[in-house]
Amino acid sequence: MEKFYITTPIYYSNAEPHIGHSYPTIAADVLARYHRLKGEEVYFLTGLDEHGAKIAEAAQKAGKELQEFCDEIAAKYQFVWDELDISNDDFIRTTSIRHRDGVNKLLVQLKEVGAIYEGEYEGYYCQGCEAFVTEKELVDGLCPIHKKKPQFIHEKNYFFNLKKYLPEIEKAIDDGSLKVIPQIRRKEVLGLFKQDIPDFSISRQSLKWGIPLPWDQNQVAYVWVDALMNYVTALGYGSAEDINFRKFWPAELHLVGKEIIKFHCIFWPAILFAVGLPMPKNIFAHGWFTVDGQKMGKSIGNIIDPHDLIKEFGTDATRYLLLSQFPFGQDGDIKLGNFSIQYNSDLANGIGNLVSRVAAMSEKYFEGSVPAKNDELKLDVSKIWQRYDSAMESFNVYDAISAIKELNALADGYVEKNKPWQLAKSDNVALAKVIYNLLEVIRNLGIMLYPIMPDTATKILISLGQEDFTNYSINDLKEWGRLMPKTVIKKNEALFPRLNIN
RNA sequence: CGCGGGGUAGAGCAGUUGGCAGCUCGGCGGGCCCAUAACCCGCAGGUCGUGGGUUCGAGUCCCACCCCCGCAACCA
Repeated sequence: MEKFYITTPIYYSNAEPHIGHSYPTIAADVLARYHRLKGEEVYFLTGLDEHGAKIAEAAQKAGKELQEFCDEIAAKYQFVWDELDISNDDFIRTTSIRHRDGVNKLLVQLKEVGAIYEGEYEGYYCQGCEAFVTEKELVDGLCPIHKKKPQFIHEKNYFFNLKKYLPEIEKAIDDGSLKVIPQIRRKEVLGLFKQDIPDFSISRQSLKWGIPLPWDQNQVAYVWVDALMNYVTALGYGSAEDINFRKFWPAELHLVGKEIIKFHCIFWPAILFAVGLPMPKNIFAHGWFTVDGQKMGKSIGNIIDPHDLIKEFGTDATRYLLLSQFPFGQDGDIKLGNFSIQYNSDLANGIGNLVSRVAAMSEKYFEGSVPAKNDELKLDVSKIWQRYDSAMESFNVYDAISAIKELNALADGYVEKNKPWQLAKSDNVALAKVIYNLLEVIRNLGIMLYPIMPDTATKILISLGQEDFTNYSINDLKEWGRLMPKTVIKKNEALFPRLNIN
């Protein structure tokens, strides 16, 4: 059986989740559901990075114990994923025992293969921050947060011999055995190799909140090293129960934000390569939102909370609206005012209305019983399936949505062209043909919709008497003519009630 | 010379190897009446940031310039 291991970025748990986290998680969920529908064995991982100086700071600011602070954030994440109907198979936290064990194992291995050497880290250290600040961060030679003069200190550190592995990583990206997507990001990463990429420090002496190095308890692992390893520790790497690791590694896809490609496309593959593990197959960097032209951030106060969207539009529509704003992999602007407009045009007037009009006609003309089979739209629909599948295979959720819109438009156009309400008065055979084709389109639409809007899709398919659809693979489901004559159609409540916009 | 992204219709975006400027929403006009005042058709609206250049032909290639936005502080 085909395997599909997909991961979201490991989110930094220094604050509550917002739509910046929801976006890639929903996208990953769509891909995971699509691959499950294909009949593949899927492992979908998301999780939290809970170590490092910034989290220590955030906890202190909140007046909480570190672990307590992390527990609360983690609960909030899990709550949101639940609300968004995210079908993750696992939720890894870097403060968990299983993660710590896996990290220990990997660190020891890195040491054994000679990828780690002892060195000295020097820099400006701020007592207030309990962390190093870079020279650039200093304002008039003072720490910008604590307004104190940092000390220039040296500390013992362990370094990862990155330079030794760089040529292999560059080669892998260059020859496509490690695909970096989209193209723009690939070029960016390849560009990095032309600059100087220094070895990086894998430990911190001055920090307490982290995983102690197995061979030197005075040091904790650098937060990024610890965090990246989640992708294998979640599979049980290094433990006795590593069946998932053996089954699912290497990952088919690491979905990441564009700001962390260096860690994922260079550091992480190098670590894996050093200990002889295969590199992930694909790394996809998604773009960032601006909200009404401005970057989303606390100081601007324009952070969008997924709860607010869910409350206003519902779970499925929220998933749809976030993914349909701009092509996956690019940056794009979100105008909140447009969400309700788009909800009405795509969902209420589009999908919801189509399903409703076709169901109503079936009831009115055929007492809700599916008429005889016909193939008139078979070819058109199969072409749209090709576009849909190839979009999903290249992780392009946005294009898959476009294919769905096309199918919607095809059906609406078909209704106008054939005018069933006129055929009802004159030609019952032609009417039966039209209604059968429309019902089949709706059924296909339901299947295509399922990864994106699982609840809505299920409602549509149940109304067509297809409640058992999850028992079949997508290749069977998209076959034209599965809807059997005489099946009873039940009209739904409005799937997406129209919003009144002032 | 820090690195990178971008400037195409009122808004948000596509434009593959240079070959008649597209999509969605919104606006306007018409049609239809099965449907969630939904649907379908048509129209208007762009000197493709500016100035040069290459070419039979440039949004697309080259050069220069202007403007916006990210990366260093909150932050995916």
